[in-house]
Amino acid sequence: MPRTKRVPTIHDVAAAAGVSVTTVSRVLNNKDDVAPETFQRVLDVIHELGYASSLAARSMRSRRTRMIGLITPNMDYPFAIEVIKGVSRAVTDAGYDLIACTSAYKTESTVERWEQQQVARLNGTITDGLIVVVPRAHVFRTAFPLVAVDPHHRDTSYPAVVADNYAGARAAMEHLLGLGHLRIGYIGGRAGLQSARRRQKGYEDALCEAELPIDPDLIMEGDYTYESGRECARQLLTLAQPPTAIFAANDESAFGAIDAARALGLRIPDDISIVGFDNIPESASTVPPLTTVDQTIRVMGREAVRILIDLIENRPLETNLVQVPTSLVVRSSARRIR
Amino acid sequence: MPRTKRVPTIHDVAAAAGVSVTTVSRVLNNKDDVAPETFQRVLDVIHELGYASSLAARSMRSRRTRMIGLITPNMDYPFAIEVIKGVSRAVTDAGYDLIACTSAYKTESTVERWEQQQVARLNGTITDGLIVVVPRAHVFRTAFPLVAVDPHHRDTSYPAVVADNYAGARAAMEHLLGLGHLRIGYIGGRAGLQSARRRQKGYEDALCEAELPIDPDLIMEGDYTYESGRECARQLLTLAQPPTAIFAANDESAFGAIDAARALGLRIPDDISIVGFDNIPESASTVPPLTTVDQTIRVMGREAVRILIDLIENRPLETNLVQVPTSLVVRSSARRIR
DNA sequence: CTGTTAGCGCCTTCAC
DNA sequence: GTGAAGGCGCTAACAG
Repeated sequence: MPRTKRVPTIHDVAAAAGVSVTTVSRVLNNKDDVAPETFQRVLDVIHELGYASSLAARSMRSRRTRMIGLITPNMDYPFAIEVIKGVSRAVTDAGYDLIACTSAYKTESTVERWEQQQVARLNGTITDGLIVVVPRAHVFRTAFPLVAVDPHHRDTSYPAVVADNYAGARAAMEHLLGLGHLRIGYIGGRAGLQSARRRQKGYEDALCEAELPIDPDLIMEGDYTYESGRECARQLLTLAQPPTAIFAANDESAFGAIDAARALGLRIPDDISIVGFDNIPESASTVPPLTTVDQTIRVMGREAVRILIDLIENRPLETNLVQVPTSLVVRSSARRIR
Repeated sequence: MPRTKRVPTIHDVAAAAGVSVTTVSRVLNNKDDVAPETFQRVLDVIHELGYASSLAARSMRSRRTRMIGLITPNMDYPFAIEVIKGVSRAVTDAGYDLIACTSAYKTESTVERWEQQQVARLNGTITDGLIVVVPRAHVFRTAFPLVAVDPHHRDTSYPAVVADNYAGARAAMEHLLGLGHLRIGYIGGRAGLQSARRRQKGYEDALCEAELPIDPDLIMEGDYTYESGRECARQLLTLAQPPTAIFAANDESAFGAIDAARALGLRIPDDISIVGFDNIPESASTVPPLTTVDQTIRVMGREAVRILIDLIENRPLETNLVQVPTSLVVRSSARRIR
């Protein structure tokens, strides 16, 4: 790349068109009080120079930028990707621009501060509103619209979009119970996590309703990772009385559980049934394809955008918590007990 | 959201810490000429207020932002998503921040101008360098580093990362030829597209080398979409002498071709073999799983970042065009001819 | 209809 | 070691 060419500013355009910067600004913002002829001349110069107003400078002065920001600690994991897909489409459909941000320089212990910093950096200057994916913080200090997707906590000061975790877990359990399973293991997420708690409640209530005991030995606390899924499953399957089915509270840990079962020489679903939660794209292509709960992550992204734009455009919010319905996707990782 | 709280500025921090904004700025940028005690006090206030310097304001003044931008017309299609995954990881590993941007307001006829505008908007202010995904333009007017992933054209003024399209197509064809197919249909992308041209060349050269004729009836120009794949396949399969195999130049059109074959009552791979190109995640979970050419899109993203950072940090570039190798992934959509 | 003026929040000289 | 002043590129009053 030649690094010589200076990128043209509004001054260059003004000079070339023989008008003041104000006039150029008016053209840029489609104000109607410019003579058609002047308007066209400025437009021509803009095209000729390949000029576009600097996002930074523009953001500093104008209250509205028509940009929506998305913050995620990482764009390399399935949940975030699915949210981004949904958000991307909804944002452009609404005529806004999207800027999705990640950054380095954060550790497990500093995420909350990192989240707040990202919010402060963007909101009110670059973006008109923000979507935060799986935020840890209860509260964000910002004067501008902000919506969360699947926050860690339940009582947040900001509006949030979540899956109907409870109903999804119930559906998964009813599927397993319907297949005749009586001893069903559970691999959860960290207890601090709202989604994990709701899913576990679904697990327990389903057992209660079926008048089955809740056996603490069958309930493992993992952390939604592949590794924790594998380790928890290993423990469950080596119990004196192992379960005949496992409900893992997310797909990644279900994959780990599948791995652990295999390592113990168990066939899936013949020897052990496994059901997940999330329906990430990968779950369709594992062997066997995973029966799981679809939480339509894209829809969550779309809903977040809808709420955010309502907020930005000052329309009243009907609710602070949108629950997106879940549905069971039956594939081949669970079968009727022999 | 309470929309009352103003987001704190450097002035608020300065006031609260009892120093000047200059001092706060020095702390923010880790300059060493601040008394340790002052430094700490300012830091404390920053945390307490949840302050972070506005990206817009900072971008306007400082030359380096440690942000890398990515521009794509859309984040809701598999190729872009895969690039983003690779880029995201590489960028954070390198200690930079990533901002990925899309916007509405562009049509088929205005993409080139749109691309240029995005570049002008970001580069040199918000971002230190830019990655453009599948750019149409030959040239970008920018004084700052820019790298393309899979550009439309071959001779670009900017460095680019591409897959080894030719070798990939050859591999796909040699697979089909090895399975005994003699009449192989081809569904390409638009002729203006560099990747489409290279893949078609691979198709033709493979036939030549096998001393098979190149039958124009068997060569269809599509546009890499599902619909065009379906339509092209329909035409191929209703030929007087239909092919026994189809090589589609990308996975999406291969999916369309599968659809068309089914609609005609053909079984895959028993009646017709189909091979794709891309190896997007979906291709593993179609029925049957698609035999395709893996162009390791993530690696392309990673390479783009590597080059870009070299450029940003003024290291010399060894080459202007990085070719990422491709490899055939054999699944179940192609079989030996009966 | 158009231009002049005054900042937005920050970083960079240059004083002290 | 610290602060005051100026300006980055742009938009929003206010004049004319």
